[in-house]
Amino acid sequence: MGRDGQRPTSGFKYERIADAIRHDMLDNLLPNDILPSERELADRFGVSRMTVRAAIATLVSQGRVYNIQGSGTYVGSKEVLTKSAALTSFTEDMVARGLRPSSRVICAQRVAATGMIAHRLAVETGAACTHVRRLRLADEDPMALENVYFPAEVLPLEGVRLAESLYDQLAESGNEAFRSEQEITATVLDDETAGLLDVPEGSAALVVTRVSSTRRGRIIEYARTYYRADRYSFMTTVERESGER
Amino acid sequence: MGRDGQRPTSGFKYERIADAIRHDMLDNLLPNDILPSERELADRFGVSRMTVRAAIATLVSQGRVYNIQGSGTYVGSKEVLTKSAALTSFTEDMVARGLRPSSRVICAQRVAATGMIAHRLAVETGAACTHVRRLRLADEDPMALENVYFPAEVLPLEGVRLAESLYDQLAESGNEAFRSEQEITATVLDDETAGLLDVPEGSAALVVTRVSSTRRGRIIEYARTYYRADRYSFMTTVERESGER
DNA sequence: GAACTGTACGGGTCTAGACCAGTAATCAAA
DNA sequence: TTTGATTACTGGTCTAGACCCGTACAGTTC
Repeated sequence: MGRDGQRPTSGFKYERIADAIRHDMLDNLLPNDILPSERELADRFGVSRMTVRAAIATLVSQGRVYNIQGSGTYVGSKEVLTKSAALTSFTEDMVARGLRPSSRVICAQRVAATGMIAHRLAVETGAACTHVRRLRLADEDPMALENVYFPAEVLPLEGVRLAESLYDQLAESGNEAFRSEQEITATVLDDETAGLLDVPEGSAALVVTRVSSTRRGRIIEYARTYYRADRYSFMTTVERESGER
Repeated sequence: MGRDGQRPTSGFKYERIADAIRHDMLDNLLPNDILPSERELADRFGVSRMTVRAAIATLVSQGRVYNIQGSGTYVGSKEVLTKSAALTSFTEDMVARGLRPSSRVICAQRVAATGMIAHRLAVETGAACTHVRRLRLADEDPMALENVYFPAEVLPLEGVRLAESLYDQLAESGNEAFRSEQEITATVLDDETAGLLDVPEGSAALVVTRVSSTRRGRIIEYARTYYRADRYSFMTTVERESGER
């Protein structure tokens, strides 16, 4: 995942200040230590208090610090920095683990959307869509079996580089995935799938059904993926809601 | 402020404005419709633009609207309002589904923290902790087998109402769960567990390993739970990170 | 028609103040 | 010793401005 040396930290003051707090303070304090007050930080950095608050807000959203009104801002515990789940592709996931991702295409065709698929993609029954079935590999070992459907306007079959990251190609055509709703359940693999994934028949697998959409809410993908349970697990972070709903 | 058919909507202006936008505008617009500009809303509500932005920020975090710089603020799609996963207890989950949750306690004892448990609870090896093993039922049907460990200072065995929500009892003693990190994987159930869950041997199950902590980062729970895959699935919403990490 | 170029107007950032509301320590009174 | 009030200090909200930068559309040029 994106750790790094330094970047110029794009020009915004609150980003530079967030970085400064991370490097100069958080790295030298223990969890639950208190930070200087917002007013003092504003003074120290020579900016307005609202700018300091914007910087702290980003740190709060990353779980690095937490606020208690009337008391102060405190260093968060290290554990939560293992980090909440962001939307990542299989490709990104594997690279983050230091593995080399690849794909073996099993089939790729233009199909008419049937009931379930049309419903999930929010297109009309019979609408053209692209279906891709791929085995996802990490360092040449099978990790997952993927079944993806796209509306044909979003990703036509022609011109798709099937063995590469489809998310990247979606982004190139202006349909960057922004949000996914996932349903995670488990199953016992049947013969065929177990064979493809190179595990014994009757092994357990995670089944992830995912609907992804762009920032504008356009649905771009419906996918059903079987992950080898011995190789893959999902990390999620959930927080209690603060506001009303 | 003489509103009446409404709830008082705690006193903050930005909360009242968020409510007003929800009820007066979002309910009467379609997804991807554009909202009035921030400057116009500020005018209309007679507040500063920053206050309108605070109101819109809450709506953005709820997925009700989205911003595009240079263009405007738009109504989000209805689907995402099914809502991202918040931290909920088994008890809350079942109630939300209209089922009656209950528990059958299998064992409850004070134990010394061993390596893995001590590590996850961030206590010293040998420290006293409470171990509870319960079968969780919905309308009297087994749904999950739960193994929970608490530091003894957080929840001593004496005085615990084992058949009720342990989260509630944690909250009563000032240790409200705020954040959980979960690892979700799958397994094939062994004889004993399958028997307890009343499913055939060799059935699939979701395995959720969870570490919960308070707002202040104090770890209060380590749990490993087996959910019947035929009855339970996890819904999660993930978004692409906007800022750097 | 296609390609450029202004130019409103949109959200994003920022300021230098103000007051509100919760916390915690101090200190006096019971 | 305990209780309660005072008070200084914290983050939370809010204002009325400012400039920055991206978007989209109208008008012009090729």
